Amino acid sequence: MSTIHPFSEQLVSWYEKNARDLPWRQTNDPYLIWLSEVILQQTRVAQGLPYFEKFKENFPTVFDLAAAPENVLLRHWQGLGYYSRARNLQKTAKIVVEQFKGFFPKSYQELIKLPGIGPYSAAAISSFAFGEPHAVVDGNVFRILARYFGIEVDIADSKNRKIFEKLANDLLIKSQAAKFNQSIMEFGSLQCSPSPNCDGCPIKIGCFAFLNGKVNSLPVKTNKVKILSRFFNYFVIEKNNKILVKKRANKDIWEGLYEFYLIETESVLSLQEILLNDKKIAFFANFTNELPAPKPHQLSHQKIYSKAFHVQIPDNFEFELGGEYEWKSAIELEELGKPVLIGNLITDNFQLPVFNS
DNA sequence: AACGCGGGGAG
DNA sequence: CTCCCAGCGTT
Repeated sequence: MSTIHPFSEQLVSWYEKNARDLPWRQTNDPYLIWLSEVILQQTRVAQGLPYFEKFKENFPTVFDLAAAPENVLLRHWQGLGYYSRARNLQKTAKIVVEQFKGFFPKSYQELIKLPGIGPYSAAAISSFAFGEPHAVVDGNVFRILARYFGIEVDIADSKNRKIFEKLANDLLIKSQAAKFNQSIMEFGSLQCSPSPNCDGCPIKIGCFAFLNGKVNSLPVKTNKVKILSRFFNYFVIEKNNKILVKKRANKDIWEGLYEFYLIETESVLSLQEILLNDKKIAFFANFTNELPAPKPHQLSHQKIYSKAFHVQIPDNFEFELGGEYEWKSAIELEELGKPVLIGNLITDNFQLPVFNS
């Protein structure tokens, strides 16, 4: 069964006339393909593009990436979100260097074993870099196939993924796997977007959703994300022109990124209330000034309400928290990967002496 | 199978 | 506001 479905033919034809000129389409280097695919996971092209250029510039080869300190990688990743991608990026870079002598494995089955490479990325890399016939299934593909072929199952239910994978692989033009995969994703991005441009669509005449007035109800996706509210009280503790920071631990947001001394509470509290249960810095209440409160920070599944305080400890006072806390100068702080919330907090309060030194 | 994980752009 | 983006790893 190697006949080409009209859908596939028209899609590729559309792509050849409408494709954007994106940098990762100008190379067959599996390293750059891989880098771009990881950057683009759950990330819009416009947001990922500058990061791709920056990583390509700073880490031209997989050897450069494998050799970089994790903190440097997280600093470059700052602002892109889903920071486990940056940590897995380096795990895979090291595996490729140490186990494969710097050459990426070529097969889907080998690629998917690497950290940070799942079904989508394995299909993308194996087809784009090596021409292997594996159809990508991402958000675009779910949307296009659900609409065009009238698949009304819940795409949020993982058991339905195989329905789309089967169909996508049946539609795949095996001799042009890379171009077909690029075509379907570009079509989803530019034509069959969440809010689609059906007027200018070249394949609407065959589209189930268009013909049945279901463009706005397909794909079916249940949404059950509940937003957790959290209350972060940050203390920018300064002494001897240095700031106290701590690396965030496992199994919470922003793992591996740096932040200031944090007291998390169950609700919005006053400074006095916050310090009531604190054993370490309550003594310095008289040296503490409240900073303008940062805007609530919205994550996909948490909303962070925060307050910020500046604690100016006199140079001759004894004060050490030890352990996981580190004193950093403004320059050292700049070089650490930080959540956007912390970056904004610094920028918004740039008048602090330590940040001007 | 369900959940946790960022940040931002578009409507 | 809501939706969702070139998804993946953990439990």
